Amino acid sequence: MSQTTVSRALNGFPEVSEKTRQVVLEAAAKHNYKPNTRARGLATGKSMTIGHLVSVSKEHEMVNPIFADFIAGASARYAQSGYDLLLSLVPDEDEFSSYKEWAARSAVDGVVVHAPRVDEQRIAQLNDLNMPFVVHGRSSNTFEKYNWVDVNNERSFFRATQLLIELGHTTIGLINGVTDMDFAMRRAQGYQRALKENNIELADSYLTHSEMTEPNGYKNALALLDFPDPPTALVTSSIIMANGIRRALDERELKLGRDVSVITHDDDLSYFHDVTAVPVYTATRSSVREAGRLSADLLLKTIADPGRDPEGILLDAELILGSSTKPPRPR
Amino acid sequence: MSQTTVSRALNGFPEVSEKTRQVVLEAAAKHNYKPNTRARGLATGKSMTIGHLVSVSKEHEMVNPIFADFIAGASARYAQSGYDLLLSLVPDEDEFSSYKEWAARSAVDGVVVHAPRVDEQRIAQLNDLNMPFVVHGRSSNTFEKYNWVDVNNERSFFRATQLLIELGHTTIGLINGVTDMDFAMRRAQGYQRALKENNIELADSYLTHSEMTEPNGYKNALALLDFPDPPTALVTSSIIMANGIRRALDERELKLGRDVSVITHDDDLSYFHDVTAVPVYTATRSSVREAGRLSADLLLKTIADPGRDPEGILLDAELILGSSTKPPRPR
DNA sequence: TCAAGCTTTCAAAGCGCTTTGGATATTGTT
DNA sequence: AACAATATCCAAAGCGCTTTGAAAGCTTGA
Repeated sequence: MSQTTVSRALNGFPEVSEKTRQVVLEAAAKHNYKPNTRARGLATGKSMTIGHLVSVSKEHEMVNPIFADFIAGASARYAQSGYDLLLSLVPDEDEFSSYKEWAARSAVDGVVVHAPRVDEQRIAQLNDLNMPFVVHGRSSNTFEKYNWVDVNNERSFFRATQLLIELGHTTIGLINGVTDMDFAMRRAQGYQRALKENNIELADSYLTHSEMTEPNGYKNALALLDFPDPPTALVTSSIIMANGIRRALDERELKLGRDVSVITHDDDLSYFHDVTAVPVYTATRSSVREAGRLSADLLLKTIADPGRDPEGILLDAELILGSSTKPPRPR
Repeated sequence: MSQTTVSRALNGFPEVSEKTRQVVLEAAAKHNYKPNTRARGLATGKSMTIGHLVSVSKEHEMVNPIFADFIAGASARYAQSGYDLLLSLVPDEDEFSSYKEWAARSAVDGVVVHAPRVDEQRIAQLNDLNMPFVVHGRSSNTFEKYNWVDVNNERSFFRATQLLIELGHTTIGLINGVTDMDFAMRRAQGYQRALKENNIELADSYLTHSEMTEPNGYKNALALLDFPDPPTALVTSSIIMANGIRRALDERELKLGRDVSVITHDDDLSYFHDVTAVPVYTATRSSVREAGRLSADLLLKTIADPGRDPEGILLDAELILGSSTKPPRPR
């Protein structure tokens, strides 16, 4: 039987009879035959590979913990469509040269951009390279069209802050991610809008920016708690930081919820996923795994139809009531 | 200039003059030329790609949080040697068929096996496939030769338990990972040996096994604390679980260190990496990122020299004194 | 000046597929 | 029974590299 027939049978072309196709499929299964990835790629001009470039902050060697769950969501979709996932963790200054190299080697058919900044150059650069991509998040100072999947950070942090205000809190801190991250900026905006709309004036120092590690959550919470007028409630951008906050409260002999209310953003990470009736933390929750799935879908669609108009998908984080928020304690 | 010369110049063959090489290199840089990955792979028969297969427990959809840091370590090494990293997250029952598919498609030159079980079939299977691999961890019931990088789990948990005993604790719980994981079994052995050598008898119920999530840490700690004879000290396999333990203590109005001592295994995850003078937790610490680096090195060596004898690298976790361990409180 | 021995370059084959264009087998129609 | 139309299969080219084997260019010594 000729190579042609086999190839057609395997790839589902109509010009091969159902009978021969069955014969071919059986033989392939029997010998565990799978077309060689690279030969097929060479012939078709496609790599059937999606690239994920995760930047590791040079300073702190920090890997964003959400990326594992995001990729878990995306990976499942890729597998369904026969795509592989190429992963590279690079120091942030090398991000673009890595994309360029992938393009030059035509190693990938599309890429996912993680953790976009307020000013994000990669978007224009990728558009220039004519490389299909989707951004997990958005970039406020970018006005080109691009595919993105994001949660409504501004609105959810507005709501979180608003909830605390309605409970009676007036001194509210925000323990946020680093300033140049787009999501962090939007969250700060939501927090500030809620304060403003309720005529609450607070010094800027109630808003802290740092990488979202447990020790930073601890450190920043401790600093705020030691203010002459300490916050009675905290909003934070990550459940990892919330754990640090808990430790800080512990150290000051304060009880979470009773003495200090906390609302955290919850990416629904698998190793923090709680199934008990009342959630531990009141939280703005949005599954990052689901975001991964949606990003993958969007990217695959764009690759399949390159003329497609870029699309934005805005997920709304739910505000989930848990046991970490109560009215402020009378002094 | 002929293709041959360019190829040789780029790949550092000696039969091209230094002058021509410079010309070629400059031209390549100018046009941002990089050899097409797949064409090169087809010609050489190598994929220059390492596969990582991370299994996602079907039951809990849980992604092991340590894998991000492990891969961060490995990825840097791969990049240095010009290798790409292919990542796939699959339900655990599909693990082997994925390896087989990679082999059939010759998509990868080698693979890393994550989270080996006490009875681990993948090792024999990969040996049969003649696929270079290294295991992050070991498998106790496997007697074939294979490359591995592991920490001395038995010894470090022995030492941790021993330390608690020396402080005066006699009722010590172990909040461990799931039973069939090899590392969990070894840790349990170390814990049990310490008890035994000190003639301490404890019911099996002081040893809990579950996936290493924060809620499980909480739940298991709570269960132990509610025993008629509750433990005065806990050892745990993960800093994520340690956070859950802290929450459980919180809820029972107990103070970490003072009321209940805790020693955790600390993989030195980047988002828990603490730099303060006195560590929060007394811990058996071993950098999983370093393990990633070493695994990558070992794998690349094996690929370069397939006749190489399999090697095992045993890392010794340090026992770091922190503030979570004190003598038991008199009742 | 010429042959011998190096160094440098090149044309062509081949890696394992897909795809094109053409050949052959089968069926239906008159 | 002969022919057209259709269904099925196949040989060969080509994807972008590396590698082999051979040719051309250069240097040296007699």
